Amino acid sequence: MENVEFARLLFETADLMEIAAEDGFRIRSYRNAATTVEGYPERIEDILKDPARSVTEIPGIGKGIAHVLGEISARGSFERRDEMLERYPPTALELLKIQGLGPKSIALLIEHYRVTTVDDLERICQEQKLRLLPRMGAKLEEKVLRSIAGYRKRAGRFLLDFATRMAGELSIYLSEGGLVSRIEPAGSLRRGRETVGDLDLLVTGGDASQVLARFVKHPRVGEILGHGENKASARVGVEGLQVDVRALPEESFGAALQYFTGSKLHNVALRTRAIKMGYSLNEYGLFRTAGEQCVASRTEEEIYQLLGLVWIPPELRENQGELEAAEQGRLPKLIDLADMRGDLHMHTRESDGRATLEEMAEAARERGYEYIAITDHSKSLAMANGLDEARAVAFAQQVKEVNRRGLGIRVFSGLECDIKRDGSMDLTDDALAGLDLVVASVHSYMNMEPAEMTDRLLRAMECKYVKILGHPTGRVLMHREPFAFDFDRVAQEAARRGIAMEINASPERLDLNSTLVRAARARGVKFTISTDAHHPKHLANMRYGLLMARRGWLEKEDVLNTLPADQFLASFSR
DNA sequence: GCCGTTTTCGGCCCGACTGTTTTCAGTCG
Repeated sequence: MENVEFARLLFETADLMEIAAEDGFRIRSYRNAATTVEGYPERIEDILKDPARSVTEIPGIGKGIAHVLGEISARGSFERRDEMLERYPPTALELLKIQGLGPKSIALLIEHYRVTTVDDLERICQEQKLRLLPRMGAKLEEKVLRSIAGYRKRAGRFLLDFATRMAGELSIYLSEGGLVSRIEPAGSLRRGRETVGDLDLLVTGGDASQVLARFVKHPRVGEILGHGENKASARVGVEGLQVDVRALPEESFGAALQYFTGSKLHNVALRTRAIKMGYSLNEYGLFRTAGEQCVASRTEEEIYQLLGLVWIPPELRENQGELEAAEQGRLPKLIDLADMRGDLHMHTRESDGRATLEEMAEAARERGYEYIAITDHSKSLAMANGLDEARAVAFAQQVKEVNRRGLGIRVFSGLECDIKRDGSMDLTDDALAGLDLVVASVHSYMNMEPAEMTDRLLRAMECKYVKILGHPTGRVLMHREPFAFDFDRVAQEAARRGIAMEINASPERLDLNSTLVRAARARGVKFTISTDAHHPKHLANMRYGLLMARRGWLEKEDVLNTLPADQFLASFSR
């Protein structure tokens, strides 16, 4: 069993314990242990099997959780979880995802109305029965119905990093059989969309039936939705991601890759173009209409070329002007991961990160960066142990000393400073003045009226120490909508003042999205791409931020943290 | 349930909003 599985069972049980109103500190211990296990570099399973070792050597895991982990390893569950599942069905966990309802309300709903599914909940609200419960009213009913609509809209999609990992795992598994010469994920994953509905894996170079047979035997394959000669489809993992594996002959691999990468709109436009030029295009190749002769199919490049286009990077294939640009030879030279010289948004134990400044710096150095900025939270974020003025000043001093010692990487002293409700900064100018880099972000009062939120962000940019607007729309994928404000006005003001907009590379955020990146760029905005890492391993998420930038047509010149350190700092002098 | 330079018991983060109340529980970040 993998660490993420151990973690999932612990998280799930903690949620159920919360509904059961168990001791809050105990619940926290479960969550704490789950987080640790999830990110632990060694396999828990291996440690459990080693008689010379004990999982209690891991901080946050004591005798109790050690016993639980042993039980999970032995039989896939544990006593307290079984107890909880006897009291509450697993579907009750879904109710926690409805904003506005917490564990207490859910416990009441189960007790009074036997509500166990989101459908049940919706009915209770529509029948105006929620308001009959203590401390609940008509407004809550409305809010819950709105939340349910949002929840439904998101259902069935998966975060990009999850789908990427799944694609990687399955690709390795299928290659190990020695049955294939090439595996490529297609679809929205290849285009770098921030969420993915299902996963298309194209394989070639072997006996198709053997490859498909190996796929459906994968230990994490659940329900098999179809298994034919050239395609097998199944739900994989407890999450139930639908994966389609298509086996293809080598000679039509390029055509299939083009076809299954999409997007649908890009393909329609491309096929229309083909028809006008006397061709027809499908997943098997590009054909001369007269005579049905196949003229290109092996690679994407030759297909685009015969259609009078240079090859179009998958990230641009959204029918947003890329065909015209390709025809006129003015596709952007997209920014690449190798262009990145630094990461400018990350946290340490000083606030809510999980590693020290030195550990983060070391991990960044290993990634080949020239510089980083440490940007812990400011005091308003009390739950994250945010820095007040005195700590911010002391921290800047600490960074100076660290740089003097030399870590093989330059460290900028920074802060992710909260933008307060009125648009003022959480810390005084005096404290901010001593820092190299201030990222200003909104973490509270996210449901303001659009005009009010716009004013708030405009005022935040009046602070002369603010250099970057962090995760500008505040969205959390599949959880929270971006907050409403006049993006165009804010982007114009950012451009005018020389304040960069962040592309937050955290897979849960990916904020800005590609549409807003393009809109902001059109206004003359410069960008930074940063991971918002809370752990050294999160630095690897830079690739997802790059995908957003590429989908937003950005080139190296648009992104400030591609510059050498001194030029980077100079780019902010205003 | 975990932890310990306050060390085997007793503390563990907490402020603020919302909608419901008539002084506050539940939710959120």
